[in-house]
Amino acid sequence: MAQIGSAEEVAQFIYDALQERFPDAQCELVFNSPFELLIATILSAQCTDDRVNLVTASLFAEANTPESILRLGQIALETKIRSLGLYHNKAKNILAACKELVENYYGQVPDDIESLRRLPGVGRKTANVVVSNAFGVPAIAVDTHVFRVAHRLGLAHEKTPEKVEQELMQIFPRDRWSLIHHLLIFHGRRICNARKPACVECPVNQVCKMYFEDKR
DNA sequence: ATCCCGAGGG
DNA sequence: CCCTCTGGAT
Repeated sequence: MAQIGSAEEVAQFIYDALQERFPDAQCELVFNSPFELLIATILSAQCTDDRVNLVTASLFAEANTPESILRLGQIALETKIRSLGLYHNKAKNILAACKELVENYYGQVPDDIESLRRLPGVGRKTANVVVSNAFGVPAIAVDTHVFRVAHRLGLAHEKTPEKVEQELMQIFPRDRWSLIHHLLIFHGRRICNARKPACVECPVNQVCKMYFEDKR
Protein backbone atom coordinates (compact mmCIF):
# COMPACT_ATOMS: atom_id res chain seq x y z
CA MET A 1 0.00 0.00 0.00
CA ALA A 2 1.34 3.40 -0.94
CA GLN A 3 2.51 5.58 1.91
CA ILE A 4 -0.28 8.11 1.94
CA GLY A 5 -1.43 8.67 5.51
CA SER A 6 -4.88 9.83 6.56
CA ALA A 7 -8.22 8.89 5.09
CA GLU A 8 -8.57 12.44 3.84
CA GLU A 9 -5.27 12.20 1.98
CA VAL A 10 -6.29 8.89 0.42
CA ALA A 11 -9.57 10.50 -0.57
CA GLN A 12 -7.68 13.41 -2.08
CA PHE A 13 -5.49 11.05 -4.08
CA ILE A 14 -8.50 9.14 -5.36
CA TYR A 15 -10.25 12.37 -6.28
CA ASP A 16 -7.25 13.61 -8.27
CA ALA A 17 -6.61 10.30 -10.01
CA LEU A 18 -10.23 9.76 -11.01
CA GLN A 19 -10.59 13.30 -12.24
CA GLU A 20 -7.56 12.84 -14.44
CA ARG A 21 -8.95 9.54 -15.73
CA PHE A 22 -12.51 10.81 -16.22
CA PRO A 23 -12.17 14.52 -16.99
CA ASP A 24 -15.67 14.57 -18.49
CA ALA A 25 -17.42 12.91 -15.55
CA GLN A 26 -20.76 14.60 -15.00
CA CYS A 27 -24.49 14.07 -15.15
CA GLU A 28 -25.24 12.65 -18.59
CA LEU A 29 -28.95 13.34 -18.61
CA VAL A 30 -30.05 16.12 -20.96
CA PHE A 31 -32.34 18.74 -19.38
CA ASN A 32 -33.31 22.38 -19.69
CA SER A 33 -34.91 22.96 -16.30
CA PRO A 34 -34.99 21.47 -12.81
CA PHE A 35 -38.33 19.93 -13.69
CA GLU A 36 -36.94 18.21 -16.77
CA LEU A 37 -34.05 16.88 -14.70
CA LEU A 38 -36.45 15.57 -12.06
CA ILE A 39 -38.49 13.67 -14.63
CA ALA A 40 -35.43 12.40 -16.50
CA THR A 41 -33.90 11.16 -13.27
CA ILE A 42 -37.04 9.30 -12.23
CA LEU A 43 -37.07 7.72 -15.69
CA SER A 44 -33.41 6.73 -15.43
CA ALA A 45 -33.97 3.93 -12.92
CA GLN A 46 -32.70 0.61 -14.26
CA CYS A 47 -31.80 1.91 -17.68
CA THR A 48 -29.06 3.90 -19.35
CA ASP A 49 -28.98 7.67 -19.64
CA ASP A 50 -28.71 7.73 -23.42
CA ARG A 51 -31.97 5.84 -23.76
CA VAL A 52 -33.60 8.25 -21.30
CA ASN A 53 -32.36 11.18 -23.38
CA LEU A 54 -33.90 9.66 -26.47
CA VAL A 55 -37.30 9.43 -24.80
CA THR A 56 -37.22 12.77 -23.01
CA ALA A 57 -36.24 14.60 -26.19
CA SER A 58 -39.66 13.89 -27.62
CA LEU A 59 -41.50 13.89 -24.31
CA PHE A 60 -40.30 17.36 -23.28
CA ALA A 61 -40.99 18.75 -26.73
CA GLU A 62 -44.62 17.93 -26.02
CA ALA A 63 -44.77 18.48 -22.26
CA ASN A 64 -42.12 19.92 -19.97
CA THR A 65 -44.13 21.29 -17.05
CA PRO A 66 -46.06 19.50 -14.29
CA GLU A 67 -49.31 20.82 -15.69
CA SER A 68 -48.68 19.59 -19.22
CA ILE A 69 -47.41 16.20 -18.04
CA LEU A 70 -50.57 15.81 -15.98
CA ARG A 71 -52.62 16.50 -19.08
CA LEU A 72 -51.04 13.50 -20.80
CA GLY A 73 -52.51 11.09 -18.27
CA GLN A 74 -51.37 7.63 -17.24
CA ILE A 75 -51.90 5.74 -20.50
CA ALA A 76 -50.30 8.28 -22.84
CA LEU A 77 -47.35 8.74 -20.51
CA GLU A 78 -46.84 4.99 -20.18
CA THR A 79 -46.86 4.65 -23.94
CA LYS A 80 -44.20 7.32 -24.32
CA ILE A 81 -41.83 5.87 -21.74
CA ARG A 82 -42.47 2.17 -22.32
CA SER A 83 -39.08 1.43 -23.84
CA LEU A 84 -37.37 2.44 -20.61
CA GLY A 85 -38.83 -0.36 -18.54
CA LEU A 86 -40.63 -0.13 -15.17
CA TYR A 87 -42.95 2.14 -17.10
CA HIS A 88 -46.12 1.59 -15.09
CA ASN A 89 -44.68 2.69 -11.76
CA LYS A 90 -42.60 5.43 -13.31
CA ALA A 91 -45.65 6.94 -15.01
CA LYS A 92 -47.76 6.64 -11.89
CA ASN A 93 -45.05 8.22 -9.72
CA ILE A 94 -44.37 11.01 -12.18
CA LEU A 95 -48.03 11.94 -12.38
CA ALA A 96 -48.42 11.83 -8.60
CA ALA A 97 -45.28 13.93 -8.19
CA CYS A 98 -46.52 16.47 -10.75
CA LYS A 99 -49.80 16.68 -8.88
CA GLU A 100 -47.96 17.46 -5.65
CA LEU A 101 -45.76 20.02 -7.36
CA VAL A 102 -48.84 21.82 -8.63
CA GLU A 103 -50.73 21.59 -5.34
CA ASN A 104 -47.93 22.27 -2.87
CA TYR A 105 -45.07 23.97 -4.69
CA TYR A 106 -46.73 26.36 -7.16
CA GLY A 107 -45.62 24.00 -9.94
CA GLN A 108 -41.95 24.54 -9.09
CA VAL A 109 -39.39 21.88 -8.16
CA PRO A 110 -38.20 22.35 -4.56
CA ASP A 111 -34.46 22.85 -4.19
CA ASP A 112 -33.90 20.87 -0.99
CA ILE A 113 -33.40 17.14 -0.56
CA GLU A 114 -36.03 16.69 2.15
CA SER A 115 -38.86 18.18 0.10
CA LEU A 116 -37.80 16.29 -3.00
CA ARG A 117 -37.74 12.98 -1.18
CA ARG A 118 -41.34 13.40 -0.10
CA LEU A 119 -42.37 13.32 -3.78
CA PRO A 120 -43.59 9.95 -5.08
CA GLY A 121 -40.88 8.07 -6.95
CA VAL A 122 -38.09 10.24 -5.57
CA GLY A 123 -35.56 8.42 -3.41
CA ARG A 124 -32.14 9.49 -2.19
CA LYS A 125 -30.42 9.03 -5.52
CA THR A 126 -32.96 11.02 -7.50
CA ALA A 127 -33.10 13.79 -4.91
CA ASN A 128 -29.32 14.05 -4.91
CA VAL A 129 -29.02 14.23 -8.66
CA VAL A 130 -31.64 16.96 -8.85
CA VAL A 131 -30.24 19.24 -6.16
CA SER A 132 -26.62 18.84 -7.19
CA ASN A 133 -27.13 19.21 -10.92
CA ALA A 134 -30.02 21.67 -11.04
CA PHE A 135 -29.44 23.78 -7.93
CA GLY A 136 -25.73 23.50 -7.22
CA VAL A 137 -26.29 21.91 -3.81
CA PRO A 138 -23.35 19.71 -2.75
CA ALA A 139 -24.57 16.12 -2.45
CA ILE A 140 -23.20 12.62 -2.74
CA ALA A 141 -25.82 9.90 -2.89
CA VAL A 142 -24.84 6.27 -2.69
CA ASP A 143 -26.16 4.19 -5.55
CA THR A 144 -25.04 0.67 -6.43
CA HIS A 145 -21.84 1.82 -8.12
CA VAL A 146 -20.80 4.26 -5.42
CA PHE A 147 -21.55 1.70 -2.72
CA ARG A 148 -19.50 -1.04 -4.39
CA VAL A 149 -16.55 1.19 -5.29
CA ALA A 150 -16.39 2.86 -1.89
CA HIS A 151 -16.28 -0.52 -0.15
CA ARG A 152 -13.70 -2.01 -2.47
CA LEU A 153 -11.43 0.98 -2.10
CA GLY A 154 -11.81 0.92 1.67
CA LEU A 155 -13.40 4.37 1.77
CA ALA A 156 -16.52 2.96 3.41
CA HIS A 157 -17.26 0.24 5.95
CA GLU A 158 -20.93 0.62 6.82
CA LYS A 159 -23.64 -1.61 5.40
CA THR A 160 -26.40 0.84 4.60
CA PRO A 161 -26.26 3.43 1.83
CA GLU A 162 -27.28 6.11 4.34
CA LYS A 163 -24.28 5.43 6.56
CA VAL A 164 -21.87 5.04 3.66
CA GLU A 165 -23.07 8.41 2.46
CA GLN A 166 -22.11 9.88 5.85
CA GLU A 167 -18.69 8.24 5.68
CA LEU A 168 -17.99 9.65 2.23
CA MET A 169 -19.19 13.10 3.16
CA GLN A 170 -16.75 13.04 6.05
CA ILE A 171 -13.62 12.28 4.02
CA PHE A 172 -14.38 14.38 0.94
CA PRO A 173 -14.57 18.19 1.16
CA ARG A 174 -18.10 19.53 0.79
CA ASP A 175 -17.29 21.44 -2.38
CA ARG A 176 -16.35 18.18 -4.11
CA TRP A 177 -19.28 15.97 -3.16
CA SER A 178 -21.17 16.46 -6.40
CA LEU A 179 -18.18 15.68 -8.58
CA ILE A 180 -16.90 12.76 -6.51
CA HIS A 181 -20.37 11.26 -6.84
CA HIS A 182 -19.99 11.23 -10.62
CA LEU A 183 -16.33 10.23 -10.52
CA LEU A 184 -17.14 7.15 -8.43
CA ILE A 185 -20.01 6.27 -10.74
CA PHE A 186 -17.87 6.60 -13.87
CA HIS A 187 -15.15 4.55 -12.25
CA GLY A 188 -17.69 1.94 -11.16
CA ARG A 189 -19.01 1.58 -14.69
CA ARG A 190 -15.84 1.79 -16.77
CA ILE A 191 -13.26 0.09 -14.53
CA CYS A 192 -14.46 -1.06 -11.12
CA ASN A 193 -17.50 -2.88 -12.46
CA ALA A 194 -19.46 -5.44 -10.47
CA ARG A 195 -18.49 -8.57 -12.35
CA LYS A 196 -14.93 -8.31 -13.49
CA PRO A 197 -13.15 -5.16 -12.33
CA ALA A 198 -10.23 -4.09 -14.52
CA CYS A 199 -7.79 -3.70 -11.66
CA VAL A 200 -4.75 -3.76 -13.95
CA GLU A 201 -5.76 -0.51 -15.60
CA CYS A 202 -7.24 1.01 -12.46
CA PRO A 203 -5.81 4.45 -11.68
CA VAL A 204 -6.34 4.00 -7.94
CA ASN A 205 -5.35 0.38 -7.40
CA GLN A 206 -2.33 1.51 -5.38
CA VAL A 207 -4.63 2.69 -2.61
CA CYS A 208 -7.33 0.05 -3.09
CA LYS A 209 -8.19 -2.19 -0.16
CA MET A 210 -9.62 -4.98 -2.30
CA TYR A 211 -6.70 -4.88 -4.71
CA PHE A 212 -4.29 -5.70 -1.93
CA GLU A 213 -6.48 -8.05 0.06
CA ASP A 214 -7.54 -10.08 -2.97
CA LYS A 215 -4.25 -9.42 -4.77
CA ARG A 216 -5.87 -9.33 -8.17
C1' DA B 1 -29.07 -15.40 -18.76
C1' DT B 2 -27.81 -11.34 -16.56
C1' DC B 3 -27.38 -6.65 -15.51
C1' DC B 4 -28.82 -1.76 -15.42
C1' DC B 5 -26.54 5.36 -12.16
C1' DG B 6 -33.92 2.90 -8.12
C1' DA B 7 -37.99 3.08 -5.22
C1' DG B 8 -41.83 1.30 -2.73
C1' DG B 9 -43.96 -2.15 -0.34
C1' DG B 10 -44.35 -6.39 2.58
C1' DC C 1 -34.15 -7.37 4.77
C1' DC C 2 -36.28 -9.23 0.53
C1' DC C 3 -39.26 -8.82 -3.25
C1' DT C 4 -41.20 -6.76 -7.42
C1' DC C 5 -41.56 -3.90 -11.26
C1' DT C 6 -39.82 -3.85 -17.00
C1' DG C 7 -37.50 -3.32 -21.58
C1' DG C 8 -33.27 -3.23 -23.75
C1' DA C 9 -28.25 -4.00 -24.11
C1' DT C 10 -24.62 -7.35 -23.65
